[in-house]
Amino acid sequence: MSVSSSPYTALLRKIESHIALTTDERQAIQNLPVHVRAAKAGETLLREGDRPSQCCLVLSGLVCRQKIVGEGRRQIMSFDINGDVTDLQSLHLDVMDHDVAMLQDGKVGFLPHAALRAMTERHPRIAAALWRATLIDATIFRQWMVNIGRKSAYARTAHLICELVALARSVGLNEYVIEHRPTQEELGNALGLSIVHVNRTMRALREAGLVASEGRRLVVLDWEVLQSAGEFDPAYLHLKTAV
Amino acid sequence: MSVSSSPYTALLRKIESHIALTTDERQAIQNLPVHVRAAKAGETLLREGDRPSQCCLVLSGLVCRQKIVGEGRRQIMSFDINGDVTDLQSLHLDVMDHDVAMLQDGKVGFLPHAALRAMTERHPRIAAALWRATLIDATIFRQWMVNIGRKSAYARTAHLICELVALARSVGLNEYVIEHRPTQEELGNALGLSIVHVNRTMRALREAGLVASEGRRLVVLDWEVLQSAGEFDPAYLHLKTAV
DNA sequence: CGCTGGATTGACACCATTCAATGCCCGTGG
DNA sequence: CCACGGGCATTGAATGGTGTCAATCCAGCG
Repeated sequence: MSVSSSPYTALLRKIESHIALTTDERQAIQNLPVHVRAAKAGETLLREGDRPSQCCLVLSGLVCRQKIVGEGRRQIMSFDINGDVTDLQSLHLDVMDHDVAMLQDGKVGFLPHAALRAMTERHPRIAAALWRATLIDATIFRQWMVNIGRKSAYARTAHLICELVALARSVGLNEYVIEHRPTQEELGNALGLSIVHVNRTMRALREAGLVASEGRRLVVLDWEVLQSAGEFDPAYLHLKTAV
Repeated sequence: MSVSSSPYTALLRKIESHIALTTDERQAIQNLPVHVRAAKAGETLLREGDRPSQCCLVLSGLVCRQKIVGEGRRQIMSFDINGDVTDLQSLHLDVMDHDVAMLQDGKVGFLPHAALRAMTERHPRIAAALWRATLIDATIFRQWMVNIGRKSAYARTAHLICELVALARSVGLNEYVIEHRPTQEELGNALGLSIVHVNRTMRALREAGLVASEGRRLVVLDWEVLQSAGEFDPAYLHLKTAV
């Protein structure tokens, strides 16, 4: 439950969820320079068009990747939590195609591209693990496309809740709970729904006895039924541990 | 225009669109074992849950990645053409999270994972180029999420047409034309729309003078207006050449 | 205590789906 | 040469899921 004080703990756990590391490799990661700072909700860390020279590691709080489109509309493409590197892609793609923004206060660490590149060249297994992490990102994007394109508001909301719970559990939480859920507006911007309809849908989920709301805590009451309502199968997350 | 006879030509062009290759590296790619075969429209090359031991390179025809969801509904997540490796991800993710299917007759080449892995270990620059290719895949998935989640049927159809034209042009076609377009049903399954509404939307695009249809050929009549209708900015494709 | 961000609700409009037919092109077989 | 069938495109009508607009409510907080 407690968030680790060292930025390396989060990063190591993330990478070790992909491969087992040798002592040498662990050391290489812990030798990475990292600049940690606090960031407040609403802050935009990276903007579409930027050419970052470092990668952004989430240490606490809630971060999202999003695109702004037209008149204030936006699409959120991922929620990133403790241990996620939000823009690993910037290591190989110079220009950002989307924003990275803080949704809730937290801490982020910045890892210089130069140091990361040097490490990946000397440690191809770590490079492969990072590559794998970006591939899992892509599987999640694909899943979201399916949800947004082909499922009802009810099903896709249920699916997103399942995903957030599964990911939170995979980094250490034990309960079927989302401790600091996104706002309904943020959920809408992730699900391709209006805020009003997210509200209606959440109410339906509550009335069906699948979830309960306690302020910013969202509690899953019936994990099995919620999964089937969202047609959720965690295989696409490629987690080592069962959900 | 003419499709190359050698499977290596397509693959080399693809990789060389990311990095300049040394003679040594070119040779390594041309030494890859590849098994070419014809595949007919409707054939499913890979299925969700499969554990492939080779990657699939498109040589001709039209291929898609898709997920089946619930009662016969499906979401197409990409259209793949000459030179695309549809499942590069399977090099690092053992289980397929989606299907790969032929939409139009063509040829595909299969590259064994073992040979690819051996090559990437000895040629880290090629590994980086392939990694980059998967990252661009992800940028396209993100863009599709925005389209499906936040744009009108008209705008997202226009956007998809722009993307298909831009990609076809990037691999050698000169005109603003899609030679073998997907069917309207396939477009619908990619856009998150019903076939009927795709039809109405295509009519609207025709009546607005943006495109014209000649059987399976789709001709863009007004590239500028089509782009603005779809809010299309090719930056996310990370093409070296301008559209 | 008033302010602010978020949640909630109702009424209404509309975009897109569904259902159902029809049309068109083209390859195949009699 | 024509009839037939299949796949795809097209169109109309009715339905409905979701968006929009507009209030109101609520809790936390300075």
